[in-house]
Amino acid sequence: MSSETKQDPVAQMEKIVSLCKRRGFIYQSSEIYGGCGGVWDYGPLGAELKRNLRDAWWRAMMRDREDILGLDAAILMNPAIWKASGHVDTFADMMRECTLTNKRVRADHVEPQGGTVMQFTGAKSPGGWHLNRTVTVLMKKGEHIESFRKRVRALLAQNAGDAAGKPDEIELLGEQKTEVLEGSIDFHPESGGLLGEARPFNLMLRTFLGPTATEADVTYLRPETAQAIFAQFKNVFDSSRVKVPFGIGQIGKAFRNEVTPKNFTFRSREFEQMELEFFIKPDEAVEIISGSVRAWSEGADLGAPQQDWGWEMWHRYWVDQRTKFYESIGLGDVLEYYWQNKDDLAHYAKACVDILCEFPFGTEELEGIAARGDFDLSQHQKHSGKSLEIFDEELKAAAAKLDDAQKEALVQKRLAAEQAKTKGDPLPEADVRAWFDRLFKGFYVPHVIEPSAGLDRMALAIIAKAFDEFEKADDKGRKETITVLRFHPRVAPVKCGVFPLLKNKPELVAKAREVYELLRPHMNCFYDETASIGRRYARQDEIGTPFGITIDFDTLGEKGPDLQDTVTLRERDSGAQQRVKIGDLLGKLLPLLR
RNA sequence: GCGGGUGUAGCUCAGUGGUAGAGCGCAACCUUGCCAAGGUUGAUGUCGCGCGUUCAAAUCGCGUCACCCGCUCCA
Repeated sequence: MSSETKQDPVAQMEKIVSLCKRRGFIYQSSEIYGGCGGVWDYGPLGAELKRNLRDAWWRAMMRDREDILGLDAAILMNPAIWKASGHVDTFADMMRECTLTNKRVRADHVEPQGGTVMQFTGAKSPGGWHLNRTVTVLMKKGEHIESFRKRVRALLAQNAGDAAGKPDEIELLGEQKTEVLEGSIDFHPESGGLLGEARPFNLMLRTFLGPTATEADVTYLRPETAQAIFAQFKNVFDSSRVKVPFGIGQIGKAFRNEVTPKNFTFRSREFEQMELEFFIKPDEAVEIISGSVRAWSEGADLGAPQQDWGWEMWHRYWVDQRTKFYESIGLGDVLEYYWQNKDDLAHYAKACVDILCEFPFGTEELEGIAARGDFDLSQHQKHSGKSLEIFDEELKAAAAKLDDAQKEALVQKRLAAEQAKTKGDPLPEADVRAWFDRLFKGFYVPHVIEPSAGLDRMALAIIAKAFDEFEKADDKGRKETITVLRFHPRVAPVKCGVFPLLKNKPELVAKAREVYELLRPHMNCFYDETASIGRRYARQDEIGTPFGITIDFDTLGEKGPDLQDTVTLRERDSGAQQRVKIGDLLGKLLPLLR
């Protein structure tokens, strides 16, 4: 977005949504049937854009490195996986809703409270707004009746939006005291409104696997792609001759029954993730092999991984790598970082960084990079009963050189760390010693760094960043709004437009088709011979095509042999034109698209 | 799920009970010419969907669906 287009975020998003539909980037799912909540379809250009992003990720993570392997796992899995991962529990809380404010609380998180139960048969305001249902609210102990009424009016006004008008003008109807309660868990802790029945809010999409549809056949569409990587970790390790540290990456669909899908494709119920699980040695193993673990300090060199890196350096390394990736697709200058503090973190997580991006509706998360220790693999080891330890030859050899005092020092260091933990219970000493026994023999469950990115969010970020709109006056001084998508050439859905200057001259058309056929095997091109040349440029600008090629009479040799077989190459953002020999086109364009 | 708002041509919108509209876009043709150019011609709608009120509904009522904004999720 350029500065001149910054304005009302809702209007800005509406323009983007409208352009996406009009030009075939993104459509509402099932539109002819009235749509389908929280689900979106990608049209021809959207499909190309997503493919380019997927390819860029796959290339940066797999092709350009030697230490990461790909996986393409099924969306359906054994439901036991979701018990082990914690999704069945954390995604299925019982929730209760406040009947006054409609705020939701976890049913098991309501503190008992006492007070006087007050009922109103309804409410109305001078503006014509009225509420026709009974509202039950707890007047807390010591709360003055007038300040209580004022509070109820304010809450009603807040919930009704603009329609109810000013809180002071709301008239509460049919006030009645019903009873005095102690230790009730049926009222919202803040508003005091009566809570509705407890209902399960299951964020996972349930389905049935197999021809019968009984409870025994229930499974889920995966809520994230990561768990398949953990579940297949041992297979990949055993079949690929890799050593820790190494990673497994995967791109695929995931599904969540979002309570509030919103912001266009940003929060959808069906979405695509690009996840990497990068497995590293536990810090203790690094210390045994290298003698010490390198500490992170500001400005440390993250260029090339080193043998003495512990989880912290690896975590920083991946934040750096992912930042470089976003820079390479043109999002470098709109990124922000949020380092989760200790209170935000799950008990098993050591650190987590959100990479945020500026959208018209706010700065929101594109990718999370978490250091998750050995939590996931250990959970699957426990639930499946299968060992997910790996054997590390180098570690075994290094450990064999330690004497008993050195080994005991490592154990003591870990025991002290366990005692110092602020979240979760410390691991019992016996378990710590058992873990070190395995470690000294060269066995451990790898730890993991997880960069997890949302593809649909990335596509939306790219579109929102590229969106530019400005006013331009034509010859008659009539103002027109011009829209340009300033995509990085690497991600642009169409790379090049090819145009004969005029379409009623068969020689021009034939030559243009020739150029089109020359480029087409190497890049997504678009041939257009209709309307004026200016309009054709403008159409391509609007879908973000970075280059345009025009075939004119000079190309045919009308002005002599010097210009024969040269074309006009036009660059989208500057509008600059240059004469290029047809034979030089590929050599000139291809490096700009990689 | 709850409240508020919106829904008319591909897009943006006008149309307050009496024959469905505009601008832009789109398509075709003309133009030796490079940034939404000019001219001519043309196509496009169960007025989100359903039920009701009425002689008559895009318009009024009820229901329903989707989207937007708020209730905080974290890809």
